[in-house]
Amino acid sequence: MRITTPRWTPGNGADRAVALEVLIHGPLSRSEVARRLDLSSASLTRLANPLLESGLLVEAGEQADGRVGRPQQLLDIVPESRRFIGMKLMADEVLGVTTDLRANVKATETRRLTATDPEAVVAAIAELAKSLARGTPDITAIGIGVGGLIEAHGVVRSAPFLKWSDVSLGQMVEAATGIPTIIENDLVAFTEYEHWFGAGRGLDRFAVVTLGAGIGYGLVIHDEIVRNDDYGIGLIGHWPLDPFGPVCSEGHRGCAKAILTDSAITQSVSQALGKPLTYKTALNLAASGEPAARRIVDDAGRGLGRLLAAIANLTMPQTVVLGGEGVRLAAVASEAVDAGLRADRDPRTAALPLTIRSGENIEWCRGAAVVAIQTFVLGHRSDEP
Amino acid sequence: MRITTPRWTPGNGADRAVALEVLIHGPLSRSEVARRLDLSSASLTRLANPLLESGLLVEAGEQADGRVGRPQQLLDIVPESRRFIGMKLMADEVLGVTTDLRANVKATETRRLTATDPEAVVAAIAELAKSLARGTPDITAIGIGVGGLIEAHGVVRSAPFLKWSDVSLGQMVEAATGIPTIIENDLVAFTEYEHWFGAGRGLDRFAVVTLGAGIGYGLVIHDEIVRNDDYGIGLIGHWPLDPFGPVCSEGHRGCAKAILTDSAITQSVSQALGKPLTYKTALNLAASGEPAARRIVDDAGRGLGRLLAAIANLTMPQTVVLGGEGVRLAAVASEAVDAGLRADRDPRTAALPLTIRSGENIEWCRGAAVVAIQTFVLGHRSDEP
DNA sequence: CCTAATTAGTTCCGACATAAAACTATTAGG
DNA sequence: CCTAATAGTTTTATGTCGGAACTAATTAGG
Repeated sequence: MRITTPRWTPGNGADRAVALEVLIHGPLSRSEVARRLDLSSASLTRLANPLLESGLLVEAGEQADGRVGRPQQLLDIVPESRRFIGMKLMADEVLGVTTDLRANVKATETRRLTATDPEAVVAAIAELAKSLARGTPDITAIGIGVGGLIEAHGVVRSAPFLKWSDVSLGQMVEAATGIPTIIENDLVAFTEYEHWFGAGRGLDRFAVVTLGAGIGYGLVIHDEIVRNDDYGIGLIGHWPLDPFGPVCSEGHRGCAKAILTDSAITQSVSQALGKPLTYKTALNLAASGEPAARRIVDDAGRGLGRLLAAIANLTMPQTVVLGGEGVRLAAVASEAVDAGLRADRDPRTAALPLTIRSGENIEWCRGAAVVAIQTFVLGHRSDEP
Repeated sequence: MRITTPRWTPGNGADRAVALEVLIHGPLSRSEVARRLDLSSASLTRLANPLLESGLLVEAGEQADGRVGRPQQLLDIVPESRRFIGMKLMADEVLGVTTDLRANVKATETRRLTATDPEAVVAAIAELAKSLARGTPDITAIGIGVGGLIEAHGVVRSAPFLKWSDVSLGQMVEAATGIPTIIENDLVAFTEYEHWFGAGRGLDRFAVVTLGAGIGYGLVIHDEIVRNDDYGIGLIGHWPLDPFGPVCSEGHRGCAKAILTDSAITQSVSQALGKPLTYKTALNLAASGEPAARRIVDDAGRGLGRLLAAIANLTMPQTVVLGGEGVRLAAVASEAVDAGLRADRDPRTAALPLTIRSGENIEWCRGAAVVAIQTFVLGHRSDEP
């Protein structure tokens, strides 16, 4: 039995477009929405009223700008009207959050995984979902981000970090929780958060790069995420960044994995200083000026800059968002990042604005929640067009 | 005074969508068009009839497949119903073609440029247009591809090869010829040909790389060309491809310009063999197995492969089209191209289909004609949304 | 304080595009 | 020849849209 996602708006298209515009672009007046959607003001009256009556939209005060004429009545959604769960599935734990319609995090919880077989993981997910659902209004949908190849209908084709292949995770979680569940690649989820509610909101083109155990990449062009069948394999992990850099486990010299990942940096600095260190300590040493750590971290920063230059040259993004648990590298080595970025770009090109995220793990969960929100709001699962 | 482009279809949107679908995707039955555009068969009857009456569409026979049921009546446009001119503006000559509505080339002519000041160039363009227009039906519009930064309204902001900046080329040509004229970046034009009538027809994502005096790059994602304000500067000319390669004029070691351009290859082979050669001879020597030429050309091929890998990794294209006057490199060094492509891609990714064009200069003109066709068919200039 | 100008939003109504339903047309296959 | 299947047309009802005329609420300026 398939648990179906409830639909947001009753209508066909235009009313949904109005609701979507207000959801994503915040409180907007009817006239502003009309302009954005290329509709008449008459149409906006017609479309907004049922949405107001249904309680999805509210009038949220007046626009207090000093222009002449009747002031605008701002329309806004009621973000609290719906709750979603977003989860990030990792090798040894599941992290979950509840959010509202705008992906604002309301609560956070985790469950450790004692085993990685699908049944045990689903049990942990269901328990976490049940616990998160306590004390909040009904959960509309669950989104789960998984690193790996995700197929339509919630099937995990391949997730090496769990040693999974062809697991119907979506169906299993729906069966265990009774709540509609969307499974999505973790980077797609992260990118969709930025797309709808983050640094990419309202932009036509942007890219996402995450640093951590691996190097992640996401791309939105023409206001739509770019993906192919290979998405989730790891497109840029073995990107060559430094012809004289260290060698990765698969024999690539100076590839992204060999110089940009947490473990690569930690290992290089530990080796240089002759003692085991954590990633955090390695970056602290570099920040405080320890020469060997500084050099290794700067090399990594330069590599990151060159990766960003490649992305900028080939995809022409309006901004790039940097995230992931290892993102502090971008701050500690920001000058090296800039240097690498400039080295591989034409000096006449416009500067590339960067947005640096905190690197906290709940950012992945928020992304997963956005995938659930999108499914609900758009009326169809993102993997089923 | 502004010369306006005539409009293709009288209607508002749906009829244009039908005409466009038939133009691009060849003869289609009403039912097929209805499926593609998500319309009812009733709507298709309604929409197709005026287009048939206006002479833009014709019924082009029946679909002779052995299925049960009434056979499909194929709709097709009459490509001969309109003529366009496409031109490629080069440093010392202008190359022009006439085409039909599907960008099939009907005639070709050139004019040498004796000077590069705008007035002299416009005079040559007008003369060429007049000559091309003789003996064909009325020209609907002219498209001109120019290497450099092109602004809206036919203004060439910067075209170094002519030493131009801020030239209102479109207006000048319209004034001289009386024919609506569209100015576009040459790579955008080349890419739009592939998009509508070439290897990218019907695809969601593809890239274009041209080899020659410079290295060109074009990208279509989600069925729309990707461009930003910097488009035309040369995004990938100084891309680093070989850390041990030769140095370009601006001091980059092993950049695309230093190893992939015609002149770089010609120069390297000439130097290695101690005698001046042409590009063609250099490639011939490599093809016939001359060791030094073979090595240089293979290095270039490997560099090209790595460039293609970068594009594939970051933009996930369904195919890449290779063109430009130096494109024979891709054929002569095809094994090296494959090797470079494999080296920088995850082995699990699907193979990247390549389309290799002939490299003739009229391919650029055909692209320029497509820009004119698009302006006419879509009812607005591509640079004026 | 009063009026004109301006902008926001509503109501009413006609224009038009759409699809559903019932129809005709043309084929394959028994 | 009859039936099923598919293509395409005609008729008609529905619903969405925007234009026009309206009300509402404000500022600017005398």
